[in-house]
Amino acid sequence: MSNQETLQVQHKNSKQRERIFQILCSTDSHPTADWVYAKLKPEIPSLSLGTVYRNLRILMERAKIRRLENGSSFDRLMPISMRIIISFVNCVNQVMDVELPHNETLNSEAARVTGFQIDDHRIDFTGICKDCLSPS
Amino acid sequence: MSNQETLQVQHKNSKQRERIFQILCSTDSHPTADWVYAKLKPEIPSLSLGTVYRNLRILMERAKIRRLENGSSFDRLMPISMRIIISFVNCVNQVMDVELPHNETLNSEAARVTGFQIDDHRIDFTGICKDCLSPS
DNA sequence: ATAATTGCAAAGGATTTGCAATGCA
DNA sequence: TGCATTGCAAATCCTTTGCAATTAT
Repeated sequence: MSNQETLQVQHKNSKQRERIFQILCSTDSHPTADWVYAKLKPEIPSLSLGTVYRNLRILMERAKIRRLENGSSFDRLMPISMRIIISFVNCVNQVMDVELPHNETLNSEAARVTGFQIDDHRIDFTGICKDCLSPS
Repeated sequence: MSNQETLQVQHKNSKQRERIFQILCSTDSHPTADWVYAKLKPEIPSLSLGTVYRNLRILMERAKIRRLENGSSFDRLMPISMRIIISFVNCVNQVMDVELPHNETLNSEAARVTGFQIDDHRIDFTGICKDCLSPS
């Protein structure tokens, strides 16, 4: 009936989860959980923040989205399909994507040095943005 | 008397802050705030966790230490002088340094693409460690 | 009917902060 | 003495969770 190893959980459709995922796919701003909640609240007035977090977790478990801890106090989210955007520049008041070509060499280098099987990487740059360099 | 731009704060010696910094310098395990607290508590029984956090913040402001958000719920800390160790492999149950030679090319690439002044970067690898690949 | 999902509110964990007491300069 | 620093506890912030009601299959 049920798998010996992993208890199979049946998935049910949920409007909330579906819309949360769609919203994450519709932006490349890597929004926070709270932003997703605020965005969806007018459309689904009954929506609660707990539901958003619960569904984000489910979407992560099902490998639909990725969560980034980027130094601010909020985690940021993006669909798993956004593969190229895995790099950031962090300035005091700006976070920006860096679209560098994916560098597979880094992965094999790290694999060699550590003995790990390396799946992916993410590069966080720190620096100063144009606005901070020359304030208007 | 005081600077127009930034109010000059005078630094006073504090045994607590001094020891916190020394402890961070004495290990390359990038410990958490709580670990630092536990390490120091026997030596300074009056020490409180709030003081640890306050001093970590001060040490960061004074560019003595760096804080890493590495995906776990704890931030991890290291002295600013540890420059080469800016890369990690994250597995489910292990965090490991990756001692890759510093790659300045990445910085200039990112600077070119973004227009930011790039100061530094950090690479987070994700993968599977040896223990997880072949459990004993 | 069964079990996943929801909303709500309360709990959780890491970090910050207000305040009176302490200690360095 | 003046003001940074401390310890304590309460507060804060983001996130998770327990539970009864709802909803999808």
